[in-house]
Amino acid sequence: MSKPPTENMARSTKQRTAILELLESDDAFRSAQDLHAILRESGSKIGLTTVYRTLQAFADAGMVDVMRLPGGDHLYRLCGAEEHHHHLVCRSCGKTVEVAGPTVERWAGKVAAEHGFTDVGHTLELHGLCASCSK
Amino acid sequence: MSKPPTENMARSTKQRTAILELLESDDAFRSAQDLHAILRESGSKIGLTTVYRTLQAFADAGMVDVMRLPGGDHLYRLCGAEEHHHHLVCRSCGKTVEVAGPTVERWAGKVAAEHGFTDVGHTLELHGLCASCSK
DNA sequence: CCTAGAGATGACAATCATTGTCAACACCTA
DNA sequence: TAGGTGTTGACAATGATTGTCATCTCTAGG
Ligand SMILES: [Zn+2]
Ligand SMILES: [Zn+2]
Ligand SMILES: [Zn+2]
Ligand SMILES: [Zn+2]
Repeated sequence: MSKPPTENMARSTKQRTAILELLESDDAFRSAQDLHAILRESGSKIGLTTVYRTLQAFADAGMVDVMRLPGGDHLYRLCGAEEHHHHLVCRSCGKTVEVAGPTVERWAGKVAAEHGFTDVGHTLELHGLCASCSK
Repeated sequence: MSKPPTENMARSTKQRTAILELLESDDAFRSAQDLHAILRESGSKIGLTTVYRTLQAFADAGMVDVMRLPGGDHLYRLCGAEEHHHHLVCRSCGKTVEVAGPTVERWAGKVAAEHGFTDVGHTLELHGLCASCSK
């Protein structure tokens, strides 16, 4: 069902390593363009296209979480848990907490069944102000 | 808090009437481009820009629901209820059911509080196959 | 340690939904 | 009915993402 982590990622390259290390050092969701800019500033000659492709590959492999801004842009973040989960994101500083939603999962299933729907999936994001940004 | 339904909509024009009637006759979510194409096919000379602007105005006024496709496109649908609700959409035929999620709202508030977050909002969509499309 | 060739890269062009512009137009009220 | 103001629509501009393709580089073999 889930793809092997290395599908479409046959080789290990310095570009992929750089992106991965950058992701590991960052807690918040970042756009491909942001990551590209950061890498260039630190001396890398990596291309924007490569950043896009690599992040997509990481996402396909389940290595990163993807979320979409209201504007439609893709944001990426290193994903620890392999299990299904959702995100509580600070809209000010980007701090993100991964949360499981058993209650929601159950509710979703019930609602779907009540209306005769099958094969139901869902998208869910929480966004607010974290403790420090609240002050 | 919520804006008056007519803000940014001072006048009544045949274009707005046409769009509204089209929305009233359709149960599923449609894109601005789809609606524009339909209107043109039925003889209207309405411009694409106008369709975009009008749908946005309707959305701002809370007259229509907006949802985003995975690809990022905006879809619009006439919205009956003024209250907060979510959607259960058939990914095959587009049939849509509006559902309230008191359970989810409560859960969201609790999770947010546990992590010290304030001013928390959320996005939630359910998508599956409706009864007829399931067969 | 070499080498071949599949994979990967990056500069650049192309896509495409959406937004910006602005002159011409059409509501609505006085 | 006339005017000014909100609206419209053709067209250009935007901007993130994707497509292209010649060049480069891993890495498995030899
Ligand atoms: Zn914060
Ligand atoms: Zn879930
Ligand atoms: Zn259906
Ligand atoms: Zn809700």
